[in-house]
Amino acid sequence: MQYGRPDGTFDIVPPVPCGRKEARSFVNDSACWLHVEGVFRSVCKAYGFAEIRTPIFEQTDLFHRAVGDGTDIVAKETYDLVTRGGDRLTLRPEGTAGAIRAYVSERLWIERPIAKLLYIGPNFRYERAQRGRYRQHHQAGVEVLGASMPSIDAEIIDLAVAFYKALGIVDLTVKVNSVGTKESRVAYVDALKAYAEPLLSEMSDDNKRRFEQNPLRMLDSKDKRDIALLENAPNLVDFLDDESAHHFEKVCSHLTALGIPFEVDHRLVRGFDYYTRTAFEIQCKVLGDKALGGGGRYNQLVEQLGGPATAGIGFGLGIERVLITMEELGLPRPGGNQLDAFICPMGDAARDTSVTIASQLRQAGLSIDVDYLGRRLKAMLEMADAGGAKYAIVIGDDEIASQTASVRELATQTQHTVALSELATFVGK
RNA sequence: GAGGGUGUAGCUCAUUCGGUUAGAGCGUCAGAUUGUGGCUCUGAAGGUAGUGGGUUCGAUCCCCAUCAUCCUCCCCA
Repeated sequence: MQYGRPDGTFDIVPPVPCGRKEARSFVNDSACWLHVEGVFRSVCKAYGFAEIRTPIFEQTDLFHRAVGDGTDIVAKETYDLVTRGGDRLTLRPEGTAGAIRAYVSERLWIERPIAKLLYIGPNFRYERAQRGRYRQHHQAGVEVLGASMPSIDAEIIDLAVAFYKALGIVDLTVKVNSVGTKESRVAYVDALKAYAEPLLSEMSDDNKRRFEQNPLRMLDSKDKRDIALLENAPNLVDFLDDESAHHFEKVCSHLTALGIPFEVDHRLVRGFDYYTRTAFEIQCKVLGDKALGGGGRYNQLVEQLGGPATAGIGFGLGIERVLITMEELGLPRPGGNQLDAFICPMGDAARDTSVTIASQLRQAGLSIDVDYLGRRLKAMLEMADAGGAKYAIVIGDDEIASQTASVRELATQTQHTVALSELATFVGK
């Protein structure tokens, strides 16, 4: 019996050896993941963020509270479980709720007035899998807790753009909007419904349903008739309270000052209920209308989850979508581990000796692999090459007798006889 | 949750209007070269044609089911 992967999951495995024609997709290549995660951490470090790690499951109620009961994600897309003890837990469907829960649990505001957190990890949503949409997907994100200045909103978007640029993804569209406060959103939804109601009979079935369930989503419809009918619909920004409107203006002017091209998208609404004021999304053509990442401000969430009134803003991105985008754009594949040397023992005596030699070189901090198959030298050299080794170290009876090794530099095909005692120095230089 | 496409070797794909023994390229392994790689040549291994059922003298091909996978919509990273 063989077992397949669960629906909507995938394996991340080592990259194929160098020099092979075929290569697996970036999403399945662990070297690609390490690269993206590494770049994310280093960009975040430049912006003063520190890493937080939280459980991949939380109490079910947390997500209902934070993300919103009415959202599809919580209403029907979570992985829920009941423990043997009767606790109701949910695999996290997004990153923010857990991070904020931890912020409150650990009382992080006591240590410093502003917390700048980054996280990387898996999220789970029970939905139909598609390219760029998985049941276990991975997000990297940041949260800033404790301040509400619009410059922070701009800085977060700047960080996001810097991250994509560091990976070589440059053809970005940054969309920003303000969803105001809960109160202004209620007023807007009323106005939107008043506008849409007389047109409803001409709209798609999906939009008729959205009209009842989630009116803001009507604006996202892909149906051409709906788009035309809603062209003159009222805009969210016109319903903003003065402070939110001012905040939004400042965010936009900061972005301009930072040289980040963006467009104001009055129709941008995000999937979670907790957003207030700034909402943004970053897209790349090759992903179509799927977002590369997005985020926004949530000035009530910390309080809602039992903490002190604390302003917050976050950004999250799907790592799979980043990898797909990099591959689509034809960006160079991030390299895997490169060996410093590959040891090619000839004969039993050399195989025994090479165990010790390999260990000594590794303790000297070098990356070393050895042939375990006892094949011909030609095959071993091919292995060395495939492993990306800089040197092949050939050891046979002659070398053992003279306490030396034949060290071949693979790129230049030059070879030196090196005393075993000098081997680490020679290979490491 | 709704609709559609595709399942043949590790990978990319042929083939057969239903007919004996299902092929190729790439990759793998071996040899030419008993200790010197990327090129070349020779050879080998690798398949219950996703699985189960049906129609048929005969099914990889036609039909049904099932599973897997991909795409679109819903929703969303």
